[in-house]
Amino acid sequence: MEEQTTRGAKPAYHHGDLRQALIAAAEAELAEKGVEGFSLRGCARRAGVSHAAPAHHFGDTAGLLTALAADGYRRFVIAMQARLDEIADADPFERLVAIGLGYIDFARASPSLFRLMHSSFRPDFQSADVAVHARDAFAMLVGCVSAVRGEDATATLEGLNDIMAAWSVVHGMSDLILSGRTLLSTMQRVGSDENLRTILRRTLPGGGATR
Amino acid sequence: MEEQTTRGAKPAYHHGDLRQALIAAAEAELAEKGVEGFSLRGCARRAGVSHAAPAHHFGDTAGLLTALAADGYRRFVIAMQARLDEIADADPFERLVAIGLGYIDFARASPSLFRLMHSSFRPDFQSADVAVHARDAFAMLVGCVSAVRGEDATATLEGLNDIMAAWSVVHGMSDLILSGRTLLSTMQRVGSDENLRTILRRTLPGGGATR
DNA sequence: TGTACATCAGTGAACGCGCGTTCACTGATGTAC
DNA sequence: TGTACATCAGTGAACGCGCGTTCACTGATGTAC
Repeated sequence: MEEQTTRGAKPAYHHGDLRQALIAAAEAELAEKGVEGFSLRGCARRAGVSHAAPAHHFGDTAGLLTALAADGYRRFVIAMQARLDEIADADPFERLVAIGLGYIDFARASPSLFRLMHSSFRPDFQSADVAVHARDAFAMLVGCVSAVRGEDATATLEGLNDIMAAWSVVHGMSDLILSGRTLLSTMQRVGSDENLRTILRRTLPGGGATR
Repeated sequence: MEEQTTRGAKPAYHHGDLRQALIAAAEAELAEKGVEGFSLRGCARRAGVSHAAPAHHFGDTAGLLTALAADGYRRFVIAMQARLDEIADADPFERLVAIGLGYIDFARASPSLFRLMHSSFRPDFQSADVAVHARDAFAMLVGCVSAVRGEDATATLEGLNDIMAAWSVVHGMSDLILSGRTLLSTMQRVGSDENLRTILRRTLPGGGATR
């Protein structure tokens, strides 16, 4: 309220940066209401603007959700990269384990965003913004599996199967943790970071008794 | 239209069996609109009754979705059992593979129901109807993993980890197949029934190079 | 077997609500001269 | 530097719609006597 003439980078024209503010609002809205209860008016309310304002930037609900999903994929890649940066270790298999942990990190940190990205059909996944980051994420997986195998994993059926297996394990783990139904309540210790690493080491292709 | 006085088992009172008809309508509604667009009025329309009729049987939307989820879990167990019955083989590991394939069968046959059961918070999962069948499903998993290990899998951390690993692989595979995003489009052969079996044999705990 | 009554499944009109969308507008920012 | 104009982000009233819920009702089924 004090600083009307901010000396900051942002030019502070009409709103400041409504586009970004609306994406943040949409994430909060999604977290609170779920995809089921998500509404454009709710996002506008949250961002403190009139309900007709979002249309200016995103057209409609699908447009806003698409922008949000794109941002999600961007951060998804960052989460996996963060786990990679953490290990000096260049062992290919450990790198595969690392991105798996990053995948789970992201799901835990942004559950509703994760669900939007993987289980909704409202965002437009063909949009360039989404596709570019989604491709990056997929490329990390393929790269790590390829390194473990010592060949381009997409070139052979066995390689593709390793990709599918690795992705399934990590994705399934994330999704089960988020839904938190039957099991996890009675076995919290299973969900600890260190134990998840143990499971991944035993289960991801190229690990376990195979090594 | 012909047979007014059916000689069938069902007494055909006011509607016949509206409760069951509404559950079937709800499944169709869910398949077409998704959880996001699901409405009680839509179900009533589909079942050919007035929009206030469902309240009589289910109270509200959550009630109907709960009944639907309960029916889903019942059929989920049946799908896994069907794969078990298919193999004369009593090899514990092959039985674990079999219920995994049944799990995927169900997801593929009833995608929106699968999503309702695993990724929604609208049904009441504490309800006895749901809980009893969900417990059955979980018991099948625990039973198969225990048989592979030759001990009660819930008794040790390693056993719990095997449960988590097995569940994650199969669940992740199902969910990835349903969302059908990036990968599967370019590698359909990966999704064939026979190939999924190959992946499971390599990935489930107690299989692959471990054996 | 027959009559009287209670129960309860399903109807249809009415309500208030939040939604997305449209549209004429306001007023600040950016640009041309 | 100063004036005139175009652009465009955001406003707020208005609309029609489908939703869930309520409520007095109808009429068939089931039960008591």
